[in-house]
Amino acid sequence: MSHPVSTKDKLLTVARAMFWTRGYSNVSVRDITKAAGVDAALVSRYFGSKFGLFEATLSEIPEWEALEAAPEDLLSAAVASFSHPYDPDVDQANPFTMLLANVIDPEIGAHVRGMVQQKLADPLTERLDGPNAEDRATMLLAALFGMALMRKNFQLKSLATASLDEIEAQTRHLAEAAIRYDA
Amino acid sequence: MSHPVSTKDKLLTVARAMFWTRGYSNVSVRDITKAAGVDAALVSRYFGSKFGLFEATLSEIPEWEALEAAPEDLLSAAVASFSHPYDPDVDQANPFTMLLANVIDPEIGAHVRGMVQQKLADPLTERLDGPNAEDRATMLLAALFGMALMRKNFQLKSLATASLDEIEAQTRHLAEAAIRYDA
DNA sequence: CCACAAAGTCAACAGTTGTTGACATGATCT
DNA sequence: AGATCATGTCAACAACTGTTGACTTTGTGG
Repeated sequence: MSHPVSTKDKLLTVARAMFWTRGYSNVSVRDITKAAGVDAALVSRYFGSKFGLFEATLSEIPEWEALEAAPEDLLSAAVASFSHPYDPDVDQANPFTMLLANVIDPEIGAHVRGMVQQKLADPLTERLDGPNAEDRATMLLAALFGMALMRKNFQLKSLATASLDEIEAQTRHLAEAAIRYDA
Repeated sequence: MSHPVSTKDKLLTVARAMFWTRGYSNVSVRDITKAAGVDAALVSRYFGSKFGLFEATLSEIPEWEALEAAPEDLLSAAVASFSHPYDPDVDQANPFTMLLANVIDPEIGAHVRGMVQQKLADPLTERLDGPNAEDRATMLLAALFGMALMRKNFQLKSLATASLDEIEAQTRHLAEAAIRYDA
């Protein structure tokens, strides 16, 4: 490593990986600090609270820009997030898994729901334009999240062994059908 | 009420409603027993443990039969489960929400994953038959769960206000595209 | 009525949770 | 050197977790 990584960065990195895959309330402060090799009290010092640490992992998400772009880029970003089947040793953290893992959380579910609407559905509706833009945006997201869910969360056999090309073809097929929808 | 409901049944009813919507580890034994107006110790007595109580809520799911039926029935069952937008006062418990709320749970995620494969994907693959049956079954499930996710979990605007007919039309559109897939 | 078992109550347990405040250490600046 | 301040350590807190065992109450059969 070029520079000695600061404790704050260590916490952020580990917290992001754990919160985004296991879900906020399934990860304890001590889980994070133990994995980061750091004292548990430092979470409160640097981020105010456990919730503050979680918010910090959300403050800068470079992937959002890709997701706010044209539908075609959103598709690529989505498929890229499927690249690995679930493997606890690999960092699976990406916006899709983060949203899926935290919607039902009692403490931050509402927070996450707002992000989906504002960061994904609303921009996408504007891009799609035309009739039924909002409905088609929703259906497109349903297709992308649906495929992500089948592969990463439910870990269905057919997607576990499929190549990235096959997954992309299937996802694209579903996504295009969504966009094509005409009430 | 015709018959005085037994304590065991009270626990089962409340546990099903809470576990299936909030997720297993987001619900405590005391949450359930307080809502059921029952002592917390009775969970251990009647079901052995918290996990035993959860398993009991899974032991008899009449909805499975509908889900194992032909794709057309699966679609109906899926759409029926979207009938209400999220409302904490209404019992939202159904197999779709149960699976979505519990996949990422550290204690029972694996259990739930197996159910999706065996109770949904495998039977559906057999029904669909033909080429790419397994892929098409997965894509169909992605479409159904995706729409459920958008409405019940993410609570997107366009689905919150949509009529049941509109939701069904959109879901059907996506589902038919999934079945039509040809590698 | 009496004995026995089922049903329910209550307090307590050991473990984990997030968070705090007192303390020690180390570097920086005057 | 001495003061200052960021950084890290440690023990402890109150609240909550699932679960247990001892107890009382209720109901049933002989």
